[in-house]
Amino acid sequence: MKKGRQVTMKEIAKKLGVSVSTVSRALQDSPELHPETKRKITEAAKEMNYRPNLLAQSLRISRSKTLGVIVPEITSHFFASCISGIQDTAITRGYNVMICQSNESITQEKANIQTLVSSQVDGLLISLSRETNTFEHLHELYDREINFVLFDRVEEDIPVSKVTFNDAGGAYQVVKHLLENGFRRIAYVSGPEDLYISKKRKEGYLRALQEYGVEIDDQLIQFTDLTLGGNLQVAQRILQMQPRPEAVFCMIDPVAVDVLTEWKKSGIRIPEDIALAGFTDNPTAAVVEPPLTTVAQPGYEMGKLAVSHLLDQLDGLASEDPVSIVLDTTLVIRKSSQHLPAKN
Amino acid sequence: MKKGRQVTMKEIAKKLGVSVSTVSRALQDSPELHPETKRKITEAAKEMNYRPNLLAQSLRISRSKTLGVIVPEITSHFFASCISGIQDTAITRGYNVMICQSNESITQEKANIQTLVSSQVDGLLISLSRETNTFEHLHELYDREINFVLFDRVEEDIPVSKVTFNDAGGAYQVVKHLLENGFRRIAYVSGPEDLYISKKRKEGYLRALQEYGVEIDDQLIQFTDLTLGGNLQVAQRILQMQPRPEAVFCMIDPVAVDVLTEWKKSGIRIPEDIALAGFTDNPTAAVVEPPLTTVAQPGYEMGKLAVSHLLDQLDGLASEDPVSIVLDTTLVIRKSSQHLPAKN
DNA sequence: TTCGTAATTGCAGACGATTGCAACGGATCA
DNA sequence: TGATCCGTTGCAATCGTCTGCAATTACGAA
Repeated sequence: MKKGRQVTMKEIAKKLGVSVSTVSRALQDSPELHPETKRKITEAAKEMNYRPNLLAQSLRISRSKTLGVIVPEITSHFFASCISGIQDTAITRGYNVMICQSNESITQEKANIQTLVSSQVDGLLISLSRETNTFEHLHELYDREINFVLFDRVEEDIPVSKVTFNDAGGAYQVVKHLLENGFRRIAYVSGPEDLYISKKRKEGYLRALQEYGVEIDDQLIQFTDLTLGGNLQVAQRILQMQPRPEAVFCMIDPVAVDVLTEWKKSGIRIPEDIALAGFTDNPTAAVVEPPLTTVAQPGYEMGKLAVSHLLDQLDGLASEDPVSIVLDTTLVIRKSSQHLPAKN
Repeated sequence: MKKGRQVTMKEIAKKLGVSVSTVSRALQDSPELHPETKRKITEAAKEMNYRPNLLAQSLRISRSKTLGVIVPEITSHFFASCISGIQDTAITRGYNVMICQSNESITQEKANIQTLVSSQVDGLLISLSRETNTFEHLHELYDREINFVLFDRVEEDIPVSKVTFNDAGGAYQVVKHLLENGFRRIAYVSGPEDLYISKKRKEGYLRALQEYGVEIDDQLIQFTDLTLGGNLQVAQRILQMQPRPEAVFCMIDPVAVDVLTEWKKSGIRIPEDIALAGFTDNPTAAVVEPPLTTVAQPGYEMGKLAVSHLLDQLDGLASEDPVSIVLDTTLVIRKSSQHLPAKN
């Protein structure tokens, strides 16, 4: 190593007394070069440990071979799984990934978009923050003809491809399961009302109830701001309801886990006194006592699919028209929702 | 938008009939420009939604303002926390982050390094894979004078800065806690022997025993390959030991959770029949039944510290000499380790 | 011997932004 | 009137890589 960091073509060229363009062609295995020259150059390149400068290449071809990802928070197991799927797939297709987290803030989300666009990513994968209820920043991306795909937390009115779970279907599955187990008075603990998943899962909840001829009781739909405090309040509120619900379906597992913990402190037995179910199948769901019935949504698969679609678009393998990919969820039945003695 | 993606200085220059260099100077608020010209240019830039091309800037100044991060797996809550800390800190200091996962494979780890170096990252933050037991690739990085910092899973013989937890200290804390609770026959469930943390935590385990005058029994040190199957085998092996250990300290929480689940299936009561403790303070540790005593290691803080140190190095704020930062862990006492009736 | 042709290689310009230096015009001063 | 200086702007080179085209060489054919 002389001084700087990386060996460049210029240095190889100087050492061998050829021009830079010859070096470039040799390293690309161009057929119009003399085999002997090519050999010498590739040998010298290996010996000098030459690595192409991706920055320069990107600048030249106006493609960075890098994708940007924005998720609400990396530490959520679900989003971490998505990222993992994105990463693995992107790498095998020759793309790098820059990851940002919005920390559930729309301001941060906008800033992340700016950064990634300035960094010349070839495309973006975005899952919206909880705060995001205006969408100009996405429309602007669209107007600037920047490729992006929305996943999980999407906004339906943007004409781009989206990958989501069948949230309504998943909620329907789990509520139907509760109904089949004989529960009738079933509460739904929702997150903030304008969240995409709050709405979708409520749809499924309502559909299942209707199908079973159970009358909708608005009092049975409770809201939490998804903080620990909010979750505990809801837990207490439900206990005090008259008559008390027989089963509760929480919009996401963390809420269910908080509720479960709080109830256990109050001496409530699950599922004997109240049955409980969640959504997401977080790792915690399997290990709480009793294990939590929930709806599994494979994040890794979602990430894979979202990035595959984006790359197909970029590489011209997919049609320009936006598509909406909907992934199926899987009902995971555990003890927390079983009428005892259990049917199976 | 005409055709391409981004507005460039050239387009602003053409529109206003000035040269590109003038545009450049205007956007840098250079004092040697006519105020009126400057105004016109900044106005046009805003109107045309100009964003500097970071790729071009990076190429010019030979600094990408991007860092590379390599972790064994993103979906681990601990590493996700590290990444979160790294990300947040890097952004506030004007750096972007590219994240890769080695999936615990040394081959992948080497490939990640290559990719990131080719991408001209200004520095690297690396946590080694489980498989990594040779270190030429790190020595090569060092020889090429590429800045990097190791964190959590480190190799001590590389002369670069490292950020670790006081693993031996944490293990000492928890084993001492078990000893104070009256347990004497304490087993240690270790991961593969050549892992850094396996060794360090064993050190702490042994030190605590010695301090309390408890004789070391090699049979009490059991190994798992950290797979579910391996963990369950160890769980059974411990139950069959004669005499049976009174308490078990598992190297990481996931092992402890698997062991706990398996024991509960066998009708073993925790902590009445055997006490149990883990290490890491994963989210699952708090919600299992009984809640798991463990050692908390703040990943977010570790990420923050590691990246701060790397950036200080890059910006010339830190000395060139490698330092070793050791973070303290916190003992988290929960029910799984309490002698009943509990002292407190 | 001369011309044509193919095989090799180099030159120069481009990607987008930055910057030292030169150039230009106008104004001031002698 | 001429010299000088300052304010303002443009030219050209640079970062590392790629590529269309031109240039060079050698070789065989006529």
